[in-house]
Amino acid sequence: MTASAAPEPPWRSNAEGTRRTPLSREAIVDAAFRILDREGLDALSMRRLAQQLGTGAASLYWHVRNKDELIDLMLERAMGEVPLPGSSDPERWQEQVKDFARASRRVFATHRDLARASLGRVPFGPNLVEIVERSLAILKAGGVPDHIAAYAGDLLALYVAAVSYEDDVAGDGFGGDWAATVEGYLASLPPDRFPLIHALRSELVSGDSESRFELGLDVIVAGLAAFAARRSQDRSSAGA
Amino acid sequence: MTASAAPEPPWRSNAEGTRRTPLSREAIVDAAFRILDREGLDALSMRRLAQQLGTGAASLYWHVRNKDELIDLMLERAMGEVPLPGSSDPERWQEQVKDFARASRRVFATHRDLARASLGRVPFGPNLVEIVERSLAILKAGGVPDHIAAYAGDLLALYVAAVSYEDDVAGDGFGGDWAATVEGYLASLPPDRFPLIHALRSELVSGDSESRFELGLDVIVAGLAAFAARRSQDRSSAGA
DNA sequence: ACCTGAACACCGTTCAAGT
DNA sequence: ACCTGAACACCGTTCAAGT
Repeated sequence: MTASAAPEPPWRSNAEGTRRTPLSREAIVDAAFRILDREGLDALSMRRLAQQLGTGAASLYWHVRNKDELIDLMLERAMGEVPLPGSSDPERWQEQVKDFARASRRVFATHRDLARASLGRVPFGPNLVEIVERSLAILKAGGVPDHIAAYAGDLLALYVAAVSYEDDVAGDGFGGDWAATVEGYLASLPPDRFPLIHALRSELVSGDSESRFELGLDVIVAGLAAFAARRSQDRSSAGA
Repeated sequence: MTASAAPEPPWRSNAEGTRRTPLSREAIVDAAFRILDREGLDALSMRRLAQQLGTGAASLYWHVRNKDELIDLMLERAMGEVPLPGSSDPERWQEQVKDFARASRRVFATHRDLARASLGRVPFGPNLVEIVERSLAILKAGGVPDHIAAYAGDLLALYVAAVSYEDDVAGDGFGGDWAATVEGYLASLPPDRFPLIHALRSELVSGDSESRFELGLDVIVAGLAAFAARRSQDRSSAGA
């Protein structure tokens, strides 16, 4: 049952403290993801990463300018994991936008804390550029005006990253009892001063992150659709 | 012209290294904001903060559980700086929602890096609760259905914080040349493979953060309005 | 009750030196 | 060209001891 003759799988090639592969950007990013995915962003230090690769931290700096650049590299690689949406279909553009946002969220979900690392960065590189091109095609096919379409990608990326961030953090601290704790606090407020909070108390806190994510997606896409509709109205009234 | 007889303004009462005030949560949060506003989140360490207050880091831990709680306290105080919207006016609800988002963004702008510190936290406390109650009133007056209204606050808060985060980061690194650098990269892409990026190249990058913020606000509020319209349609067709 | 110094177990990055 | 050990200047938090 042992397979001592078979080669080690590549993702195990850098067992703690034993380095077989020579250092390279690729190998460093590989190892960084192994730490990130399993232990989260706080565990990802240059020293810990070096240890994982069987070296000292200083060695990493030959291949990578600093930790900031390392995270940019990780982000660029993760962008490559987002499946590109198929060819754009004007009839289904809203669903295509949503599917794409869902796929992005899935990538964030598989790399713990990646969303936190991504916020405030715009990792414009080969992979992101591909994504942007396809997204613009979908939005234009849907009739979203240019200046809105150009910003819609930012808006959706912001939304997906922020929600994913919250998902990561929710997993960390308070278990599932956080919602109950907050709802308890809301329930304790004087109903005469906070009537709406009281009435909507459970809706304010309830719902898995999945359905809350979908709600926001609904709102954003409805907003984009409103602009698309306005444009097509302008068109028909202008006769062009 | 000197005013040596006048008392020191409270915000200067803790000059570096000289402590007049006894330690307290309030004084600690005061000092923390002085560091944050001037030097940003990376400069805000427990040791640096203690030094600002003329003590050692260990002393802070009598008043504050840890750095995490300190940031929660800072956030709660900042929420108190957001001016509450006036009484809700059904005719102007969309503008009221936007004004409120703008006011929140202004608070983030005055406290450097506060947005970064806020992400992933829901600082439910006395000040936030006040804000939530008023926001719900505006949204309900506008006819936004309950389950959407309950999530809309989250969505808007997420958006404002994420944009403010980007504003903070943009101020840090690359000056104003970042947009030009990215646009140059986009321009260098093969036009046949990336026709839309080429066509929208300048729109993708251009615009001050102000007008980009307004665009996203337009989209989100239009989305909320779409749900409000749907509900009023349901109403009139149901005759209730 | 409140504050302190010293210690523990970490960080990112640099730099002279090695091969 | 690539890697290394040691050092610099930091972190958050704890803990026994002081007043």
